[in-house]
Amino acid sequence: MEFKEAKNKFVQTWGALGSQWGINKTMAQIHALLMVSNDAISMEDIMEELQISRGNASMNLRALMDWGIVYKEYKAGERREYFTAEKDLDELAVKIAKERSKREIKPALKILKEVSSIDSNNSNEANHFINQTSKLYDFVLKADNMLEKATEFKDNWLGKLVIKIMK
Amino acid sequence: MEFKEAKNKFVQTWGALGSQWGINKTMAQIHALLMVSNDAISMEDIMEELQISRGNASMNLRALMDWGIVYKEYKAGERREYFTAEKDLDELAVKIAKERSKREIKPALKILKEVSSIDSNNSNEANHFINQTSKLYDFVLKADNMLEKATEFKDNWLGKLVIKIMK
DNA sequence: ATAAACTTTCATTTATTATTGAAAGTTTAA
DNA sequence: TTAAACTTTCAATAATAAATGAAAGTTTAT
Repeated sequence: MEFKEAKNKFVQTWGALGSQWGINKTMAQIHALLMVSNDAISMEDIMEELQISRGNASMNLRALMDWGIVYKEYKAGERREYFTAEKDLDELAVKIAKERSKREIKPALKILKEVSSIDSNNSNEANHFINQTSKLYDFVLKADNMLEKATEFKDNWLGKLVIKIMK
Repeated sequence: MEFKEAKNKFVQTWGALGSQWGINKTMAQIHALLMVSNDAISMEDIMEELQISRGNASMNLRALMDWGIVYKEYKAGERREYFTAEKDLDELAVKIAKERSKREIKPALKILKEVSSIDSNNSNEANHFINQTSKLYDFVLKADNMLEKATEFKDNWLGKLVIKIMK
C-alpha cells in the first residue's frame, strides 16, 4: 500500500467510526485529514480532497472549532484561512469527553434526577421505577465524574502506576 | 409529575441518548422500557406501549439479545415469549463496552495498524502520516484495553481505592 | 467608498437509516 | 398432519439527517 491509498483508507475509516459515535461522517473525515497533515490546509484543499461542497466544509469546520479540536491559522500576507487539528491525543480525548459530557450526559442526568423524584404513592410499579432510575442516576453521575477526573488523574504518580498495572 | 408521565419521559430520553451513540432509537427505547419494568413483558405489550410495528419490535429485541442485555423468558403454560433487561448496571456497562469494542474498535485498530505500516520512501508527508497513525494506534489500543480491564479492576482493593479517590 | 477575495447561511435536494406490514416461517397442541 | 398462535424476514415506504450551491455576509487592500 502506498501513501495516498493509506491516507484515503484512514480518512474513510475514521469517518465511518465517527458516524457510529454520533459524529457526522464529514466532520470526522475533515478531522482525520487534518490529523495526518503535516501543515495547515485551506478550506479549498479540504473540499478538493474530500470532494465536498463549500457549505459542507464550512459548517463542519465550524463544528470542529466549536468542539475545540480544530484551529484556524493565518498565514502572513494571505487572506485565506488555514486549519490544523489538535494532534495531542490526550488533549483530544479530554476535549471530546468534556464536550460530550456537556451536550449529552449532563442533560440526561437532569432528566434522570427529575423522573426519579416522583412520588411513588405506594405503587409497586412506581417504586421499582424510582429505584431503577435512581441507580441509573448514580451510575451515570459516577461515570461522568470519572471522565472529568481522568485528566488530573493521568498526571499524578498513583494514576501513572495504575495505568501501568492496567497495561 | 406522576408515574406514567415520568416513565414516558425516561423512555423518550433514553431513546434520544441512544441515537446520539449510534444505537437506534427504538432499540434504546425498548431497553429503557424493560429496565424500569418490574416484570417481564411481551412483544405485544412493547408494541402497544411504544406504538411500533411487530417487525420493528421483533428486530430490535433480537438486536438487544445479540448484545446480551435483554433476555427471553418463558412463562409456564404460555406460548408467548416475555422479555427482561439486564438490570445490573455494572454488568450492563461491561456488556456494552465489550460489544462496541468487538464491533467498532477492533476493526478500526486493524486498519490503523495497516495504514501505519506503509513504507515512507523518505517522504516528509508520509513520515508524518506514519507517526501520527502509529500514535493513534497505541492510544486506541490502550483505551480499548482499559475498558476490558475495567471489570476485574473494579473488584480489587486498589481499584476500589482509586475509584474512591476519584470521587 | 468600492471591489476583490474570501466565508457563512439556509432553503432545497439528496442520501442514509429506520419502520412498516404482509407473507413466510416456526412451534406446540390436539 | 393440521391448525392455531405466535415470531421473523425483507421489499417497499417513510422519516431523518446530511450535503449542495447560490445568495448574503465579511474582511481587507486600494
